Amino acid sequence: MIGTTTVCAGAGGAEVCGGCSARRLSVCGVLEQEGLRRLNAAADHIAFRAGEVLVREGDPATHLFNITAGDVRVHKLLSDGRRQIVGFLSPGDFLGLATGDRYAFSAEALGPGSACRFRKVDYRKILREMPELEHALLDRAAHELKAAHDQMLLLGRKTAMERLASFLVGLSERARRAGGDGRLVPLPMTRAEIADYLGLTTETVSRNTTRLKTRGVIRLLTMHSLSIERPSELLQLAGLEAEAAG
Amino acid sequence: MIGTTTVCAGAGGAEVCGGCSARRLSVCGVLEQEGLRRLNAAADHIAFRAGEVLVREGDPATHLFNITAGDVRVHKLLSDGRRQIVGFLSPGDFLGLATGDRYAFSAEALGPGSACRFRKVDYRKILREMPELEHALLDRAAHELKAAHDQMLLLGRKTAMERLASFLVGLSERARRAGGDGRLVPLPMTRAEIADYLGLTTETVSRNTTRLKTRGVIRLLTMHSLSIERPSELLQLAGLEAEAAG
DNA sequence: GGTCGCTGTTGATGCAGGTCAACGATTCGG
DNA sequence: CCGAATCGTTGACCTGCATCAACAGCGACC
Repeated sequence: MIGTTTVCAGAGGAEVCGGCSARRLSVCGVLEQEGLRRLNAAADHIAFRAGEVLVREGDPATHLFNITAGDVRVHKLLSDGRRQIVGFLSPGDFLGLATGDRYAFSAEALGPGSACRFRKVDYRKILREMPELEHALLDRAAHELKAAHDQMLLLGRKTAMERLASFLVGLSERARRAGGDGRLVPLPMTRAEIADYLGLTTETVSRNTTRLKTRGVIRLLTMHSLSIERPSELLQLAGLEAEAAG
Repeated sequence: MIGTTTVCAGAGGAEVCGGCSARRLSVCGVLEQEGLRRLNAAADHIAFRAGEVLVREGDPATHLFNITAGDVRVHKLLSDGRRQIVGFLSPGDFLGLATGDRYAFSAEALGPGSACRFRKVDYRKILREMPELEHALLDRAAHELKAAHDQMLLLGRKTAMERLASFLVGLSERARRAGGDGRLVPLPMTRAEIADYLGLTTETVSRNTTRLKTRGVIRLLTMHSLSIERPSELLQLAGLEAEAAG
């Protein structure tokens, strides 16, 4: 089902989790020794390469994932090919919360990475035995739902520039959570992916990026990383802050 | 905090839940006698009138609600007044899942109705004691998240006609779940509210409604209810079904 | 039952962002 | 290091929906 995905061979036992850099960002971060050990016993540790498909929209929903390294794109398609990206996942994020019998979305790796993969039936059983994990997952779901509402506001009511600025603010916050200073922002996705996340076209994303660059709000370092030069102005453009001078 | 909300005076004890028509649609539907009794002990049974505010965006998030009668609008605002409605709630729906320290949305009654209101701290405690309730809530959150993803696809990538058709399909499904046949669809909200839910203007909603009417896909019964005359054509217009003849 | 205010409809016009097209920059395999 | 393929940028033009405007229908409340 997962195609070329490799299951890591070695490494059984709790020391895998002990050395996991994503743990402090993950739902499993709430577990103690014994809980971690049991969760880990149910996990396949998989590695994936750029472009690899983790989940395909419409397939039976058999697995859940906890991303431990790399970035993942989650998207939905219309029959004529129009695409909406509903989220970008990074280490610590959980994939499969919004899942019924079949996946309602596809998930594809932006670059190389890794994840803990669980069979859904196993995970269900574990949840029943570990209420603190279920509690953490509900917290996570609440955050995702809030983020989804924010994204609805963005897609339904914001202008192209407001969308792009909001997106960059979000990336910056994520970078800070991952340990950065929030000024240096990695852009692991392409312009087309940004466009499909913001409900725009690549051309519109490109034009507005150029405008931000020209105004000195951001500076492009490489094609896949930028620096935020005027954070307050960016916040204002995102429609997230009361009026301020420009 | 809730202003004019009235707390129902009489009726303590489990028979309140026993007679609750929303129970089979609610998270509390998973509870047995004893659980219901304890949940009910923590609930204020409130009644609300048309236009009444249940939750105000930005206020401290002190309460959670289970809607037992009537319809509720959930929305977010930008500082200049642009509004995005992120959902319409009906009996059985839970209000407050996506809540941190402060409400990130406002909730307002479309018409008269009622709800069970819980103090958040109480509800948290109850959840810890009743894992089956937490489990039901997680299920609910997963469904809401899936619905949110569908709405993102709608707002980001669908045309005005596709949005309206999708909306009507959704209302029809909800009507069926509530016990109707799915052809007769109540429209408890105004055109402006539909527009703010679909990321459109009232004019565009009106024009496309007229088009559906003219094509014989729907028939307006009153201003606030309609009948779906050609369900398959509506599904097709919503972009939810492969091509079919029109 | 009249009239006032609000909701909804329809028409005319404008514009933000989409589409189409060309070209420059980056990446990657060999 | 080279060349092909992909990705990103920029420009010209177009269109779907927003905006602006006028009016019609409906309901609420004297």
